[in-house]
Amino acid sequence: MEKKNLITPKKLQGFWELMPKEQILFSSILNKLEEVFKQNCFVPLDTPVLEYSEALLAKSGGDTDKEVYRFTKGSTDMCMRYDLTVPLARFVSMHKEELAFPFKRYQIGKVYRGERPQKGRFREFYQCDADIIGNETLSMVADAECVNLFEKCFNALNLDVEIRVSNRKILSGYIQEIEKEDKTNDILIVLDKLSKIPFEEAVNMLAEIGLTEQQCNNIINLTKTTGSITEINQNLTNFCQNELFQLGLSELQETDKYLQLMGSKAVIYDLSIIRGHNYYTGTVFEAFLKNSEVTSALGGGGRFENLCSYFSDKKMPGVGMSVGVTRLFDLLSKQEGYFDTALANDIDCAIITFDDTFDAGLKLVADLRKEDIKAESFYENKSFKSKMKEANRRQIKYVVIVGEEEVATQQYTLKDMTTSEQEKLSIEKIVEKIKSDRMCK
RNA sequence: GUGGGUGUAGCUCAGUUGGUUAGAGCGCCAGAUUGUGGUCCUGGAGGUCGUGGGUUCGACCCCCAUUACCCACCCCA
Repeated sequence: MEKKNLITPKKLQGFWELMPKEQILFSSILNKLEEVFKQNCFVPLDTPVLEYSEALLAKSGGDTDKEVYRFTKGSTDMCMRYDLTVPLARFVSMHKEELAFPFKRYQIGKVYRGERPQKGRFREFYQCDADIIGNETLSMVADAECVNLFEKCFNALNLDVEIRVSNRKILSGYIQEIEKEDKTNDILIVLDKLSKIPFEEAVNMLAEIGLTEQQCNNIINLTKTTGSITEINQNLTNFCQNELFQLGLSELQETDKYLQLMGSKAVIYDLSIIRGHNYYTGTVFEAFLKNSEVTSALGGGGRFENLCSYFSDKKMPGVGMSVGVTRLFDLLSKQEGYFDTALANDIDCAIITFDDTFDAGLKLVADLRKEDIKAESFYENKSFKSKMKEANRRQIKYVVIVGEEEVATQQYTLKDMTTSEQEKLSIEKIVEKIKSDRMCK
């Protein structure tokens, strides 16, 4: 025989694929989130993975360019989307005459970034976004609604989280007060890193930007402000009289008022929350798991006043949230026992037949499936024993044995593989039993 | 793009200062005669030690290169 040149099967690094059992769990997470979005009156949107480069790269200063997958086909210059927000801006700008505002949409989709993969970071990953876009104006209620929705997402997944909320206007206001507003972004980037880098290094970086020692200390102390809205007020009302600073403070209060009405319970205020994207202009928030080794943020969001400025002269403020489900799943699945794998079972019962009862078995599978039972027959020609083994290997709870006697009496042997108990039952009883079992879960 | 680490069986990893047929656990397959799986017992298959070169009588082990992956930084979810 000729020697074949076999290709070694390899997966691109940073791209993700799950084994079926894991995929079932992952899909169920997506479904739960989608359910939350729908319950809160958000409508679905599914934009293309590819966009014109000019549309996608419009706002990026240059740094994002490198991380974006970009290519041409013929004369078309296109990019794979690196988030769901810019495509949303494009969509809203295109259809602003037809949409009803505030426009509340959710989108669950894969996004792509050509960066080096590492722990919790991928080149292809899912984002679950929900945003509210206003026409000219957008009430602070929308901010509260997004924070509240964010909290509901984690509740739906039974995750105990803390939503840390801030408002960028507070820090920006202080920066304005010390007349460094042209350096606002540089300063915010340093402050955003505070938790990761040594204090001295942060001070040095701020000094380099041009802050005095006193200013460094003040602004670092400012980011350490955390607690309930009352505590924040007590500490900050007299901190700085800058107009923007005070506006941020009152926006935070307003947000809190609405959050109370909406029944939020997991919110805590924390001025160290800044978020990396510089398009955020007001409210910003992030979620952190409580009592967990996972310390990185599981998503976040915030207010952006000028979402569509590259596509339209019209002012279209927005506020949105995003759950990093891929990272979430990746981190959680590494924690022992977090997922109950039994819930991932894809088959309710296996039908095991013999040569002369094979046809009757197939018929039984059809009847059970009609009754919404996930029945599967093992139709490969193997021994009875190996079929039992297969059922066991796949962790199928019930096995229905279909032999000559069963076919003749219409009473099938139902075996519970977890207890080894078996009894002869009619189809109706089998359906009943499996369904009642399902309810217990 | 910068820095560090690791490549040995399907998976997780041992492999002693370089010495003959490279090991374990898990998984997989097969056994207690043809309608009963898991546990236990017994047996079996499966590795050009990432790749290429060098040093040596001799290399999984030492040196160089290369490649893949992982981790950290940058940036971000």
